[in-house]
Amino acid sequence: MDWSIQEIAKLAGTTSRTLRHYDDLGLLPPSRIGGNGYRYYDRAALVRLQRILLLRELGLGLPAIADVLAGQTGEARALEGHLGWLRHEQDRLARQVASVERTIEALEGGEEIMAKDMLDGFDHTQYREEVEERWGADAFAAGDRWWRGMRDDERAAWKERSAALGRDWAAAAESGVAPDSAEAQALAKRHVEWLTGIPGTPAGTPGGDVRAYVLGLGDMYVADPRFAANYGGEQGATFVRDALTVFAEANL
Amino acid sequence: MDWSIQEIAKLAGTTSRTLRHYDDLGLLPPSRIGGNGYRYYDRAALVRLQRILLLRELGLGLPAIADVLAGQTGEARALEGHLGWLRHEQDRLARQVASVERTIEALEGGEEIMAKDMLDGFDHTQYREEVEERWGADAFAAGDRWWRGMRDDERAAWKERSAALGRDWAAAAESGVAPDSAEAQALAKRHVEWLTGIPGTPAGTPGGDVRAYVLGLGDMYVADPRFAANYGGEQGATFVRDALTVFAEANL
DNA sequence: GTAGAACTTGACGTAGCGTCAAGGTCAAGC
DNA sequence: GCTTGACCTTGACGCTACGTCAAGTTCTAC
Repeated sequence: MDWSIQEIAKLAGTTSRTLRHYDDLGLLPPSRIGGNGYRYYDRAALVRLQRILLLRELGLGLPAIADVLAGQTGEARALEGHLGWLRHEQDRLARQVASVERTIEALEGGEEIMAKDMLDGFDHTQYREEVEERWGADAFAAGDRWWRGMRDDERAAWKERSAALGRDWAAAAESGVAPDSAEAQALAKRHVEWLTGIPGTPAGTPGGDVRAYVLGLGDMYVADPRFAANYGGEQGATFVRDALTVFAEANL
Repeated sequence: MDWSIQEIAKLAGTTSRTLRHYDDLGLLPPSRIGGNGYRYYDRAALVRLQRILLLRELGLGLPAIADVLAGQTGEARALEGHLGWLRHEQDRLARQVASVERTIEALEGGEEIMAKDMLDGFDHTQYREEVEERWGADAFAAGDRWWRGMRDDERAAWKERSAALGRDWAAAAESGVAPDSAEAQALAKRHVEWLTGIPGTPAGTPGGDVRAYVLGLGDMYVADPRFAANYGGEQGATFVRDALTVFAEANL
């Protein structure tokens, strides 16, 4: 007593294409092949198919299912391994959801409000995209809360400090000193200390990877004209990057 | 001022292969192509690339990213649409995790305990695989708790009721009446009422899809010899299925 | 005998690149 | 001017689990 490929597909709730696929993989050969080439399946094949479909619904890949059916791997072991992967996926998804949510929030609510704060030279909100691109919407949100939480005079002081740093960098770059000179390295030290004052960045977060952050920043200064403008243009930014690189490799 | 494909790949933290891929897709054409065919990228391209990589990290597909960059779709709108899909994925994963967990539990703990209950003709625990395959480990666990929670006399009564149903079905099948006859339909009604007594099944769960469940059961009776044996073999099972199908379509 | 349903194998498409393969180009050193 | 090695190019296959034609053969029913 056996069934045609369509019949068994309906019985098991799948398609004939799937059955041919499983045959191609050697996962479920037909119990009999007619002289006309037709595939026929018996009850044993149906039971096997149902196990396959069960495991597949649980998310196992076909090779893993093949191992289980071949007795190579215990069903429970295979499922536990799979469970680990599922949990990783859950974590990844949860992080991604949070990230997307924060990004939407920043896009919808934050942008106009922040735009009002954009004054002259330095305004960190100008760089939302860059910050999020490199260190996540988290970092931006933290930095933004910090910025908006300041009093006006505090903000002004911070801006002046930032602008002074930029001016000093530009001057040093123009003076022709080397990026590894004592003067440039002193500026680099000041720069890193300045960064440490910004919450949400690795430099402003205990345990953050300051070294990688600083190295990344250098590249960003060079790559983006809006940053570069703060340091005397592309040449200035290149100088800053080189000096930061030397500093980071020596001290971080 | 521009960069070679390797240089910009390093700056943005990706690979040259990816950049060629984006070029092929028209997502990020190089800003300049040398006479030798080499691709060169400027700062505008770098900024565009960084937006692409940001959106990609958030999980958007490349076509969706292309829409956003082309101004076809607002960034926030695209991300909100994406968020919906992410949440669906989360739900799906959560269900799958729960399902896998229950299956492992049943595999590890339950099996031997249940085996002791297997007596003569009908024992639902005999059908763990089938039950789980079709209605999930949930259903089996609920059914198993119910079964094990009964007193011995209750279990015996249930078995007798089940056996009587099986005998009556077999007799009806052998008598030659039609599946849509009043006699067969009365049996079908009894059968569905009997099913309603089993918690964990759709029939035993308020709001469950009884109709689909009953139709699926019919096929299973025919497909599986262990079930079929309860109803007078394959012919009996076929009769049961046909009668149940008629009943379900008319009354459920 | 013939139409229509069911079956066969073969092959492309899917998402986003990784990874050879085969060959041209460039900068540096001899 | 030649070699070496690094970097560049355009194909094209591979991966997951099939869906979806396409073209041809076989079965079933009238």
